[in-house]
Amino acid sequence: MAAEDSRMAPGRAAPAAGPGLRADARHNRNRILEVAAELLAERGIDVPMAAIARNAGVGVATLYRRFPTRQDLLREVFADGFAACEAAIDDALADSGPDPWDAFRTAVEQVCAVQAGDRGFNAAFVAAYFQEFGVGGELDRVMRGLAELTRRAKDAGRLRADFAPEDFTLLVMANSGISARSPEAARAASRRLVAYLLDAFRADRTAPSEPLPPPAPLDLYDALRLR
Amino acid sequence: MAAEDSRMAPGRAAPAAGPGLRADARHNRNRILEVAAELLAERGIDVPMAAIARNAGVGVATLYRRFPTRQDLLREVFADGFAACEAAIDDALADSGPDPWDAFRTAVEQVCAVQAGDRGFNAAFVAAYFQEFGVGGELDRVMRGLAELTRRAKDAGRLRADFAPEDFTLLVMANSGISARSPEAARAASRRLVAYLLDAFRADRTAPSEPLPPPAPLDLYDALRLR
DNA sequence: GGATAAGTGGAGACCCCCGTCCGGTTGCAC
DNA sequence: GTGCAACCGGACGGGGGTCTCCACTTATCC
Repeated sequence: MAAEDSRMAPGRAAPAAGPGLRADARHNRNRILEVAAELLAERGIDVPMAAIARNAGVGVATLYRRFPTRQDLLREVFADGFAACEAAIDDALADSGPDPWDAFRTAVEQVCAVQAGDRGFNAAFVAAYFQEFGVGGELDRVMRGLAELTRRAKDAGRLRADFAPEDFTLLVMANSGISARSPEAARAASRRLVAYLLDAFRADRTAPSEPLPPPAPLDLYDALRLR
Repeated sequence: MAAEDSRMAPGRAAPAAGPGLRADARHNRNRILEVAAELLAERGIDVPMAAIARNAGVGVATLYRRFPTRQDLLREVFADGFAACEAAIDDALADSGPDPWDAFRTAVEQVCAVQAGDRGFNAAFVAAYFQEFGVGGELDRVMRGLAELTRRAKDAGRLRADFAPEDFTLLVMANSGISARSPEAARAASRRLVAYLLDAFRADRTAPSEPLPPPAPLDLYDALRLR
């Protein structure tokens, strides 16, 4: 169920690419992608195909005609997120500022922000990590980029020496655990978590650290009426 | 679906408590709990009732006779985990050593270790946080204990001043994101994550920090063949 | 404006899961 | 050993998910 994902030849099972469609069909396709992105971001990766179809104002059959399998739809919807991550990495790699730590920090912050803002993409991102999603390539580039940024930051003595490549995995997974009722709360919580971790990753612990982003109410602490 | 969970009177829907059962029934009940704990820990909270029954060598009906609803089974299976968390907190609260930071750190480490070692309990723990699980009481005590430990550590100037109560939520959720193919890998990864975060929570950043637990191979980094 | 291929949506086949029903089985007291 | 209440497990109803089939509609080309 995860092996033969590499048949990319547009021969037969091609998901009916963008143009070449009739005007109404193209409109429906766009609407589906739009609605799917929204629902997946808010409700997570388990939102049913029927719900997407209903919200897009089309029948299930139309949905499946454009995207033969659920996986195809997800891949297309989440492509933007993966692209955003790649862009963040590329920017950081191109950053030729005096301090490699800045590039490292910014890249980590941006990737984690993309991940935290979208429940569905979050799941896809982690699944891709575990090779359970047909996107390997993009993630590979992201990870290689992070590895290079790591090297630079370490060489400059700004990243602690015992930082391991596996720690990116740790970061991604920890960040994936953040979710809240509202995407805004999740994003805020993720920002604070990432700030804490970046603070722990720094080599020069004596230097004052930047102020933390404020804690987001996680919709639950109040409920626990603890304070 | 979450309101009337307080009917605890053993009048009618009582889940047929321990003794008083026929010998074979009691044996089956224990076997079910044993198998359920194991499967839930390894495969996560979504393991089907039928799988538990099959592995326990009983029919589904027997399972449902002992535990009228899935929730009842989960509650009983995870009771141990919640108890372990409470015990860790109580120990830490009773610790009258010279440095409140030790108690704080140990409590956090132990609770996170319990959480990380069991995929099912992990989910239950987070769900309990969100009040989506009928166990509120235990968690409440845990959180109140952590709040007290926080106060002591802050008063002693060992915990950074901008540490917020919400940061426990952050910690729990971040830790919940850690999962790997094997429970051992997950536990190791969690240890390292918690060490990083505790390092970030400390007030005195100039003091040398303890060495990090070694990174666990997360069964995926190799696959990404990055190094 | 009419022919036609492309497009459409609802019904339903198939599968998996939770929880129940009921006829057969078995531990246990006597 | 025997009787019976307790116990057992497979079959089944209900619900929800993915994906397919097919009779009907509509954009588009001339």
